[in-house]
Amino acid sequence: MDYLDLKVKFLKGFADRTRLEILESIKDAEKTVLQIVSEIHGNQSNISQHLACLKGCGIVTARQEGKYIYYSLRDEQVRRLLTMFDTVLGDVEQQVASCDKNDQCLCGKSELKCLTKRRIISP
Amino acid sequence: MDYLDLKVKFLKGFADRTRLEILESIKDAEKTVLQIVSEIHGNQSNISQHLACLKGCGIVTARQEGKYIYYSLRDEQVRRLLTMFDTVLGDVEQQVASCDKNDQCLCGKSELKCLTKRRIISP
DNA sequence: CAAACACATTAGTCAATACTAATATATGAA
DNA sequence: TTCATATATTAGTATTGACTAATGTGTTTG
Repeated sequence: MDYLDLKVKFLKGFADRTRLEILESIKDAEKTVLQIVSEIHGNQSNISQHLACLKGCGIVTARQEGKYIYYSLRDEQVRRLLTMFDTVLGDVEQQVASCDKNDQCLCGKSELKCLTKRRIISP
Repeated sequence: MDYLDLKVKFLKGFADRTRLEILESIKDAEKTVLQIVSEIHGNQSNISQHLACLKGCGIVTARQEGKYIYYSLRDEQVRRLLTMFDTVLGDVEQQVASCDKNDQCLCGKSELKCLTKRRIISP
């Protein structure tokens, strides 16, 4: 696994709604799995899997205390990165939101492909 | 599409090897599609699709000049973000690289699931 | 206008990934 | 030791996303 693969892996760690919700939830204080589960919608198995992912990507760390496992952001760098996402998004928001003709790749593709298809069927 | 969806979309824009290669390629100077295609491995269609994605995610911008279209990073913020990825990765590199037991989700899952399955079949 | 070039789009396929449900593991308490 | 609680893991399924090949669009040039 070369550096680029690593970078992709790290970035994919952030690129999911559930994981962003988890990060939001533990941004200011460490939480146990069940605390996270109850704060955001999720089911325990699903959240647990996402936490494993986040940990594997180096985004969060886990600390065991008795039967509880507390998850928190890995470090200040990660926190700063999360903050920076919001900063940059402020700029980009308009443009990204109005991107409603992108198909292919992830940029809202499937949702829009649906629309497209519907339009084809009944124009 | 709410703010979180937007954020996910934006971040997914970065979370792909080919797109990172494209970004690397245009980091310091705008390039045409064919220039990018020849610099990195890719085929024209594929690169074109990734460029559409990057544009739709607000990561790059395009400027037409005659029959050429020049792509470049959207702005300084995006450039700074790219730089920051590398900074943070420096810290995380060791941990992410050694994450070789994560299955599920994206963290290198499939590759490793293979290993796991092979191990199960012939231990 | 026709040919050549630069790029975008479409359709189809395959691989990657998120989710659910069920089960396993580990820890603390009765 | 047994039960309950907290979390992890597995397996299976459905969705999403990347890639290729073919075709379409727009722009310049002869």
